[in-house]
Amino acid sequence: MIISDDSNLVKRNITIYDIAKEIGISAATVSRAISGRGYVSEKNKTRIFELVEKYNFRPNTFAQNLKAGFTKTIGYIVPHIGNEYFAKVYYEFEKWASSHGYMTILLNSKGDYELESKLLSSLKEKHVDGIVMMGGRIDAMELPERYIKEIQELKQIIPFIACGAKVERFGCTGVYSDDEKGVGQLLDFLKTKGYKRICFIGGGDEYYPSYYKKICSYRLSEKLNLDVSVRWLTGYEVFSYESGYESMKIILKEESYPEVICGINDYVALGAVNAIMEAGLRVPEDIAVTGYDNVSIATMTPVQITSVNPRYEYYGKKVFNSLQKLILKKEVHGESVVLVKPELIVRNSTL
Amino acid sequence: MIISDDSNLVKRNITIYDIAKEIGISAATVSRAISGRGYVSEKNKTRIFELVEKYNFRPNTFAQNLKAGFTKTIGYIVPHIGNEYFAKVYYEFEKWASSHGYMTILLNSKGDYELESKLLSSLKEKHVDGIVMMGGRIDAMELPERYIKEIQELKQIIPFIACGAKVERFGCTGVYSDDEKGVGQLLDFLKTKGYKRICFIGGGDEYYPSYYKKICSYRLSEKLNLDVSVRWLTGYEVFSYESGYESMKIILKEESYPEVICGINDYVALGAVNAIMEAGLRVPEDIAVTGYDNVSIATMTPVQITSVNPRYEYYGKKVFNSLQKLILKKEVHGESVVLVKPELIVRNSTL
DNA sequence: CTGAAAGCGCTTACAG
DNA sequence: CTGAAAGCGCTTACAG
Repeated sequence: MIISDDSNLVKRNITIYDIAKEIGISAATVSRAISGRGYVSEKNKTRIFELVEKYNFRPNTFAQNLKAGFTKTIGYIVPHIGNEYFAKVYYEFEKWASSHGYMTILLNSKGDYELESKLLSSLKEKHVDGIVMMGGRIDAMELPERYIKEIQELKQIIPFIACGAKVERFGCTGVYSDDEKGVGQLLDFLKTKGYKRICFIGGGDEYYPSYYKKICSYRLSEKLNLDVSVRWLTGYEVFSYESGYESMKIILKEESYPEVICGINDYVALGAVNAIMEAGLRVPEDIAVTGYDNVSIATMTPVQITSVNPRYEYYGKKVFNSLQKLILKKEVHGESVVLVKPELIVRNSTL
Repeated sequence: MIISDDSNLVKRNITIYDIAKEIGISAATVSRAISGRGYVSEKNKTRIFELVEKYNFRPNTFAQNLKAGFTKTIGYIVPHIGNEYFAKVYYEFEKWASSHGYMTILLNSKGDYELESKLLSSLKEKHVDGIVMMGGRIDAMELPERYIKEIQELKQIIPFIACGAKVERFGCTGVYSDDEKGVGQLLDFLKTKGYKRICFIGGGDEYYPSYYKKICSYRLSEKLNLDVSVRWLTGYEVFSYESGYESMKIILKEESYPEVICGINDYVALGAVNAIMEAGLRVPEDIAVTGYDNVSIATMTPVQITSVNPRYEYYGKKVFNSLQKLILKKEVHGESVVLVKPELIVRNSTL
């Protein structure tokens, strides 16, 4: 069924003045009634709300913003929202943001720092009340000075939250999953199960998160008396299924292999699982595998993957709360880092 | 290293007036220089741009909007951005939108129609230039009249694009993947390979997209002389991995089973693959499997899944183009439906 | 309880 | 080439 329009033209939006005029009162009174601030006689109130209803009137947020000096809009930059990790944090963030009256502009930087800069400055033009940045330059180990500086300058002007390991170098407030705890939980668990020879795969030293996990696992291995090694594969997109698959194939060709393969994330872990099964070996009986991030594919496999859950709901909430604190205080603190404690989820890819 | 702030307070944003005052000219001239419209002497131009540079000045978009009457902002509602299908279309859409100067507000409705209504009205308040809606009520077979009406009213006021099968009932412009063609390509291919007994799993008649695929496959089966059946499982979240897995288990218990299982999407297909392999059967030798949507997990499995690719890049672009057309024309057409032709991707889950 | 007026930051005919 | 002025739609002291 096709619904025909009254007219084919977009109607001009009606304003507070149109309503005032129709009733024969001032716009100020209408504004007071709608905002709920200030006195309005019951009689006028009902007449006003009748018309609001009739025209389905909504005050123009931009005009309000112009007066109020804030926009109730937040900018959120990720490399690629198709990455489930980013999507899950965003989802939780947005839930809080919109329930608090904020709209979130979601931007994809494709991991391109120049594009990131453009997006950042367009957010500044939009006068968003705050900015969240996850991944992209935040995660890069080596970074031209100007990219760091850009954020240092921006965060003086706009409340800014960076989500990534070691964001202290940007001098801004950070919220991130506590990788040290996550790796710790993982290794503690593996030790309990009697595993000793453990190998991390699928990361790269160019990226802070995987570099940091590596450092943590080395440090912990001494304490726990484990034999931890790290094997990053180059030439592939690290963090990918293929990276895990190919890394595993190489490892399987060697004379002896570790008891546990720890994928830097669940995609990598899944790649490893498939390579192991293809080789005619069993998970976890012959080789155990763990993932990280607890993304949906961790359970969509023949052997469900033990993983570390960042607790997305809490994480997203923390990001929003931290940002809102900056916004409300109208202050830029810029130093505190909030770490979100993850939880280990044991499944049957380990004994 | 911690970078200390000059001041701990957010600086007041400087305006066109501050710049004008510092040089000793009028704000009008500054505006003209920055917008590039109207004449400005070279001398003033350079002085103005020096200060723009110095203060990193960006005009307040909201003030511009208020004058211009548009916001260069688009609202985009999906049930859950963690769903890779939605994320992929959004990603492509956003690419085009932001390269054309539009910011996109991404909202998750969680499939809750009441929340959807709230989000819709908040977008209206924001005076977004256009709205895109994918999934949610758009996909529902049975829908209380008021939910349909709401969209019919909204699209008179704001350019509106609905993405879903059979959106004609909302009387608005639609952009959607051509499921008839997709199912057609799939069945044609299966026939070519000599398959005859085919079963669709993992959908539900409550959802237009799967209902429509069902209708199409029945219609085509007659033409192609195939034996097509449809087995929706209830009690599970349809469209999920579990739904595919459980459906397959039930089918495998029966005395004879089909030659091909067509999952309504790739998650369902993957569930079926795993159930088949668990039963000690081989894919595709014993049973072939196909998916739909060509999501990343289709290739992250031991047996890569033949799937139908909606061609996300083209799809997202089409959505943006259609919306932009509505915005620029300042007209509401509200009837045309653009179908995006998908492509079959053959992998080794079929012969 | 109400209205006139100023102001948020920008743009744009208009007059010079 | 430039500036004064009006206006986008709203809010909010202020005076009544």
